[in-house]
Amino acid sequence: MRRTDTCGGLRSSDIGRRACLQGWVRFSRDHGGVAFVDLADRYGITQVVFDPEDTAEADVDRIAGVMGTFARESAVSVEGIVRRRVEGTDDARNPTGEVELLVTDAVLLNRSASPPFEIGDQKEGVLPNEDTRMRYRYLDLRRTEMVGALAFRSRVVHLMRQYLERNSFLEVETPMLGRSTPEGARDYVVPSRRHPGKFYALPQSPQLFKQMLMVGGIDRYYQIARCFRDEDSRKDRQPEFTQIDMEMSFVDTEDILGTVEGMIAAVWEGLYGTELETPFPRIGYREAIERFGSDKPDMRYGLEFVKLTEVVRDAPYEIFKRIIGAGGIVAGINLGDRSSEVGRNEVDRYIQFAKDKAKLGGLTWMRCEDGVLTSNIAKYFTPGILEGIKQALKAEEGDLVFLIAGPWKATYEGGGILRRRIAEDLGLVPDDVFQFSWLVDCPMFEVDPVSGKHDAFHHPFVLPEGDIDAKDVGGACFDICLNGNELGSGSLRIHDAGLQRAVLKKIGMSDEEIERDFGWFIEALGYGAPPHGGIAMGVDRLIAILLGRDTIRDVIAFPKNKKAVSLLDNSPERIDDGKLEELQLLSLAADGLDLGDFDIDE
RNA sequence: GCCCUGGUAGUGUAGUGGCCUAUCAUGAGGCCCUGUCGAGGCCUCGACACGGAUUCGAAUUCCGUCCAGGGCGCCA
Repeated sequence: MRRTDTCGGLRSSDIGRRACLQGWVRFSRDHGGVAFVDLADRYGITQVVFDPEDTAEADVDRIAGVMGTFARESAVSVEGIVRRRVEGTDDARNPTGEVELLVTDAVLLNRSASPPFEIGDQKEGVLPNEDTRMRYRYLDLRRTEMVGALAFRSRVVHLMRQYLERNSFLEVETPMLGRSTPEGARDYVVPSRRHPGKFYALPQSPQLFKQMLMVGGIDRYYQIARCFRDEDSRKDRQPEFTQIDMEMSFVDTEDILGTVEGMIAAVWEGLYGTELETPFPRIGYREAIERFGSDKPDMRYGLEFVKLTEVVRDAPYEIFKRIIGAGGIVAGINLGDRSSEVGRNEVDRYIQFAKDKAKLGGLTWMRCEDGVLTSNIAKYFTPGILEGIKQALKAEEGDLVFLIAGPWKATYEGGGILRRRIAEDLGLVPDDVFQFSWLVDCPMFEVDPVSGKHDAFHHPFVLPEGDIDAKDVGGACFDICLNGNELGSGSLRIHDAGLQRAVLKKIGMSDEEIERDFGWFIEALGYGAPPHGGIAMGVDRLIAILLGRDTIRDVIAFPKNKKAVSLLDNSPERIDDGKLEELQLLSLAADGLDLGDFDIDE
């Protein structure tokens, strides 16, 4: 018997013909005579029925015997006639629910052990702990939700490729075995047998290689690129993850943003058949921080901050005076018509949250009552200043406002955490809105307030917009955000060798280090590197957000857990001494290793 | 490295010092059942993560370890 149809394919138009289905036994129901099997594969579920009254007498015992061996989740093959279900037993929830397959022959292909958790879709779906799902990921993948996520992901990536190919992009694979670079995340490292003591590093991103492709004249490149970063994971961060990586020559920022918007709109059209509004809103870095308290602003709801520093500058309130005197800011947020839902107890909870989770020094609140702002500290403000705050925040009767104060960045970012919390508590965050946006006008460097050390705000290959020695020099870089998540970032790149050297020097590298780590790269720029730029976006994150999943693990077939362990194959694992020997490696982490006088610090 | 939350049959849970040789559901095994679809009925099986402490008595309190998740740091 060979499969003629999938378990999701049969319809009433197939009634009367023979079919052979192969799949997994999801549920079975034996009524003591007539027996049903819900046969499942990734396409759907079809009801298979064994009915002794409609079965040739010679076959009854044999088929009944075989079907008796159909344990849950076993792989089976059934052959039979497609027939209409008896009157009144259609299943409207199932696309195949008008028909059933009357068995004329059945074979057990491979019996399944009892599954460790429920695989079928159930009304009150109870999923096991995630580690159980991970250990038996191949069973977890049989679940409709997981199949759906993988299919959706495949579709998205396919649509991206279609768009990019249509627009003259070339997909080029870049090496997995490369050179460890000093900046950035920790590398995953691969020892070289042929060069004992030397190591490759797995790419954190194909950054340098895609720039080399531009030098090489591949003026439009893309890749579904696997990237590796040996850092602690989060629900949206895995040690290995996938980016849609792009790079273009002879372009300006608008070309890149427009291309990405076109690509995402094309994906949207293919996915949902609707038009996605482009261009996406653009917001400057400073403005994003000051309005939304985040460099990845969630614009699906209001609750924006308003700067109050000037309004309260002369208020005789010691805390604000001290903060403003030290160059800090004061800003406010108005809960507006939802204010009545936040009572005094909730206010106290937010004050606690602000201190504990948002790392704010404190949180000031005021409520608009009888036309004036009142609170426990209102007495420290003059009526004129209170009126100024009220007007700046557009506070109306009953409105609750929160005031935050402190150093510019930390305070706004803390406020952003608070803002999100309030929005979630008040149910202001719509889960069916997908708001893309661009964050632009970022600084080139981030200066450590203590050491004065310069760090690249994005990375040191971003084209500076001006004199790199000037204070607050900008970089030609941009982030794409979706619903408060950073999806990816891109930039125009430096294509001048001298400038590249100068930027690397600015972030603290010596001439020797620059030569050793990036000499080859800078040399390449010297051979007519074209002006170029590009972007990389996290595919896992995009898919997870679009599907409303809480973690990217749910859209990755075989993810690793929080400790970067694969519960399925139990990696990482020690390797044989023989292999270590061949690589001329010595493991200091091995059990019971006698280090003798060997000092590991030297 | 740090902080928080959790760990009870295969799975999901109840359980706040004695009502616990631990609840319920699901599952698995057995029997019954000819139109169900998470079929149903009856019976059976099966668990307190590990180590220590407190106590007359610990699933329950405390300490440590391990495991899982969320977060901080980290992630140019």
